[in-house]
Amino acid sequence: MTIKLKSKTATADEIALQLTEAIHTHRLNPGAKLREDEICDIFQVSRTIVRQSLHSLQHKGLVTILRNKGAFVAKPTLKEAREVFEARSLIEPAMARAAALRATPEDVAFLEDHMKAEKDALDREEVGEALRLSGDFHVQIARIADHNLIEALLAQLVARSALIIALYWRRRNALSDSSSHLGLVNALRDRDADGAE
Amino acid sequence: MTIKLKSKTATADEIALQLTEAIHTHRLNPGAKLREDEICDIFQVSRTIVRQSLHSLQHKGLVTILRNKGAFVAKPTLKEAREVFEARSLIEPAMARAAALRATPEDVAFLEDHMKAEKDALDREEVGEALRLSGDFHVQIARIADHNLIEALLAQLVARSALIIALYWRRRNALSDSSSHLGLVNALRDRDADGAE
DNA sequence: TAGGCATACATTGTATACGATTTAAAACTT
DNA sequence: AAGTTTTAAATCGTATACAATGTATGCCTA
Repeated sequence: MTIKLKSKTATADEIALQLTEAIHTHRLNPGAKLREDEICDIFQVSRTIVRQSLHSLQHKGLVTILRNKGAFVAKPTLKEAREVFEARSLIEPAMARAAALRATPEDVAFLEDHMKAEKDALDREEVGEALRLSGDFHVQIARIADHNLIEALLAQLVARSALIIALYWRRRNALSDSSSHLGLVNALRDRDADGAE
Repeated sequence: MTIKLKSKTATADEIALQLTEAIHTHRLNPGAKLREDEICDIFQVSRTIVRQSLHSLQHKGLVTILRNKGAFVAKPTLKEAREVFEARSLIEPAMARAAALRATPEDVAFLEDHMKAEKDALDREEVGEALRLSGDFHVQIARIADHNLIEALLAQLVARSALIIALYWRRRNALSDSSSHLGLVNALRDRDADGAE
């Protein structure tokens, strides 16, 4: 039996992921134009695939497509930014509560590792990575709560939050909530639903 | 100046809308295959457009696409169904509260009309239409709360709920919550945030 | 020289063509 | 006749080609 090599050409999902990463790390800033041909050259695929990934990112709220104009990294308005964080503050406490009722010792250990990685990234001045981990923390809570739908939703909101921070927060103290993460992990260990929430 | 006629060929969004409607009215049942060529013939467009709409519906959770197999009307599992309703029960009370603080007399009148239309549809035995209106009611609450993000999210969840009802609820008493709608409208009129929630 | 028009270029939108995979059917073997 | 392999049809995935739209440049006019 011959070994099937992974196709050398990138898939739409892979491209979307790379673009997402570039947005997270601010290598692509809000409002930046995403020309199709350019992305085609970079990933060596046809425009068909590139368009798929751009549409996918549009659905996720990271990209805005203007008909006959092109795709741009989304530039959330202040109102949209508020809505994102309001939605998160609506959902995350409930997920914390649900997670507290289900968290296994392995889950708690995982979160502790996660927080450590976040702290390390911060110590190494890797702000982008620290920010990513900080956001991912809440997604992991939803995963522990075993709520796939909200997990996916939170992943979207967290991704958008990164965009919003890039736009409106020029200061570095975006990671000031590490202590609240710690408190949450402790509450999860103790199965303290109210405390988690 | 010549009058620009609306192009005769349907757009991807229009097709997605029609398919959504067909799913809502159970003309397309969960698990039904959506062959691309067939939809091309119906709407007289190329596969390019049809694929766009199918991918769009996939993102909204109404369609499942299996690589090299095709697109199918989504068939939510029991767990997914629970998650949809849990998410709604998490979001809708908060929206009701927010709406209560902002509802104008016009909004209240609009909702009363909306409820009347729902009741009329029910009287005429148009179960599908009544169901659609009943779901749309909650979307309208989010609109009144002036929360675009959650409005879009609820629209998705409501659409999926219709699918779930088609799958798991064979009985007709799905519309039993009309009295709770009435109570909510009254609370909105009185600016009673706690009551609305 | 500023403004407006016309032309040429760049970019996106849609349709078609080709290749890959799956599905169904037919022929073969035991 | 049941099961298996072979062959053909149907369907999907991707690339390419063409059309429509938007953008920029240069020219003309006032």
